[in-house]
Amino acid sequence: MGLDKRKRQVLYAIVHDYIQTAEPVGSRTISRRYELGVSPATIRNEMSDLEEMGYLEQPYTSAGRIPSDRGYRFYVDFLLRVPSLTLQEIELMKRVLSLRMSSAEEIVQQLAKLLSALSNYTAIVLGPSQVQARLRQVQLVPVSSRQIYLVGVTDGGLVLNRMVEIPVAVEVESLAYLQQWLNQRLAGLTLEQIKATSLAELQHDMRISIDLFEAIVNELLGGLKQPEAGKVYLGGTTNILNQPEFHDLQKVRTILELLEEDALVWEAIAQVAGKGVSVSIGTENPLSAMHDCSLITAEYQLGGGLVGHFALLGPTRMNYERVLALVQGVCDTLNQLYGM
Amino acid sequence: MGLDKRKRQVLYAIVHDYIQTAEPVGSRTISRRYELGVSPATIRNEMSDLEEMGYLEQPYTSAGRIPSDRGYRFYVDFLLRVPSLTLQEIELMKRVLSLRMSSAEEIVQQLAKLLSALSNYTAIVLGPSQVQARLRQVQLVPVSSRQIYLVGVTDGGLVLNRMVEIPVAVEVESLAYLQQWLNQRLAGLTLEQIKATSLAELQHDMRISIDLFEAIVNELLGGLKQPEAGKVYLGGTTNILNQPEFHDLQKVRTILELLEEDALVWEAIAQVAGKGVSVSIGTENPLSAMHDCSLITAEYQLGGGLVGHFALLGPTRMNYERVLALVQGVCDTLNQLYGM
DNA sequence: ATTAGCACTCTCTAAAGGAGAGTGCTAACA
DNA sequence: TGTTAGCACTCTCCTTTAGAGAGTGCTAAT
Repeated sequence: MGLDKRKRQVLYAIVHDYIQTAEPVGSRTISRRYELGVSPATIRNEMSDLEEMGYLEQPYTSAGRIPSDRGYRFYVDFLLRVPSLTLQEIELMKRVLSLRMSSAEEIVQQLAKLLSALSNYTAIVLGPSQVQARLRQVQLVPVSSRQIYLVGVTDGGLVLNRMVEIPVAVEVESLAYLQQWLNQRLAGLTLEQIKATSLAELQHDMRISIDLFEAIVNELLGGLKQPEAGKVYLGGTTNILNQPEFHDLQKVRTILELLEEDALVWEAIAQVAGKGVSVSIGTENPLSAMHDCSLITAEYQLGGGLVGHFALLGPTRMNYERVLALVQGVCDTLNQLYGM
Repeated sequence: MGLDKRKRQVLYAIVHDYIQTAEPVGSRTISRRYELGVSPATIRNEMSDLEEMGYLEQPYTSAGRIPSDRGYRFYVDFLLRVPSLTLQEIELMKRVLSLRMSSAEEIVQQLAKLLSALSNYTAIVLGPSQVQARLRQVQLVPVSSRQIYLVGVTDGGLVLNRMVEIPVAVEVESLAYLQQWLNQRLAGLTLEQIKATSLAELQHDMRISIDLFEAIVNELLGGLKQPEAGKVYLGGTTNILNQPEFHDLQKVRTILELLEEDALVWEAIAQVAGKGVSVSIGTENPLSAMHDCSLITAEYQLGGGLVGHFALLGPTRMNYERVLALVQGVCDTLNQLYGM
């Protein structure tokens, strides 16, 4: 990326200005607002170069320039300076996220609200996957003769529950036995390991091996294996309406309809999310409905092996500096609260 | 409501036409499309009368007429004719709502999707209140030394769960005792009755009355008393974007922001909802954000004492005939599937 | 009581004109 | 050679204007 210092300055100025004003940036504006020590004409030349190199675009002939996706990419990778959060904001995060809540679900819901409120963008939180969590205990609650409510408690003190339909009726005593047996076999394993466990292995040293039990265990095991299937939590959906680029109803519809499709959203985020924080700009996004948007994704950890992803969704013209600071702050806070 | 036959016909024609076209209706249009056997001039006179009586409005001088809230009200109360659903639609309802699902939550979620898909409006379903349900069994699952996961199973086979924080640590054996004791005291009561139960009553014949236990029981009881707090399920939120009256971004924002506030939505619906089906038109709605909207609410029953409300939200110009047919159909279907 | 005829009102759309912002080019300058 | 001032040109956006269209209310005739 051979951009000399002044080109970088100009690019930074344009991206920075455009992020705030949402209006194409002209050479005069830059020379007025940013102290580059050169005249508008010089800046014009630089801009012309930057456009040719693909970092800028012109909405129409003889308008100011706006950053292209590539321009944003360079900005994000090399130019931006992440500010620090205020103490109040950090306090707020700690307060809101601190575990006075009953379940992971509630934390995650709070997280979505918090992120959207602080950023003014739309927050998306993918429910935690629990594959790394260790199962401490299983409890089987009889609901009807053919339904069992499965409650698992993980090492980290988080609860997962699921209704399991069994093929044949079972009595309460047998259930107690089953429960004990499952606990003996599975307690201490991570959910990942449990997923990999086959019935055959369990059966190996099963005392009684009645067919019915087999079927029931199979179902229960299935219940434990299922991932906390793709729940998606949204916060600040309406925030996109504040963005001038979404004053077009058609665009609003596109994105809101997308957000209604949990499965799609999950997919889209899972695809771009990496280990730490990552940024996906405009057409870098897999979904074409998101080609006008940027997605900042990050990994969160709730302790006890609970790991998931969250994201902030905004226009490509989103305030990356601010958002990255926020995301980092939230990750830090969560780590501090629930970290090893 | 002294409206002679022709005035009723004219009013019906105008409402009916406006619901379909969203354009002010003129006298010529009526005489062309509806066979009233009179000339436009006559209709004009009737319209003038109807306007004076408050059933119609003119968006501006010399435009066609549109119904006022009062006009819609009269239409809904006296004029409309609810059509019947097609067999396919009824089949679809049965299929989608039939209980192959594990929990009430899932049924309710399906219900929201179904309603919005069939009506093209926004569906709101309030989670079932369980006050009428009888508690069959309580199970206490230890999570940490100070946290207990409370699982209740109701008569109807539905599960409610909640994390309870207790003031002092308690051992597993004591927990087992507590559980047994709670079951003895509370099983068979409706949640409503449990809510009305005070600790003092329970304590009355409590064998051991150690202070600690007292505190713990208090918390657990509190957990059971909490209502399955106002969960709101939405379907087809973006459907309002299809309505021409919501081509104005400001209005869209107002209503979408409202829909993000579960508590407000719950309140608004609970206020207008009655025993059966009820219609709340425009300014009849308690929330001013809904003054451009109508709300069709109805009660649903999932069996086992589970009762709740659902609603369809659309512009005041919504297709009442269609929507009422749908709502009735859904109620019937649910009754058929889960009825006493 | 109903209807035809007609002038009038109001909105909506398209076209036209002008202001404003910004560019690219050229020529001068350090 | 890089930088800058000057200037003509382009394009959008806003406002104004004019005309078409739809619908009304009134009057007079049936």
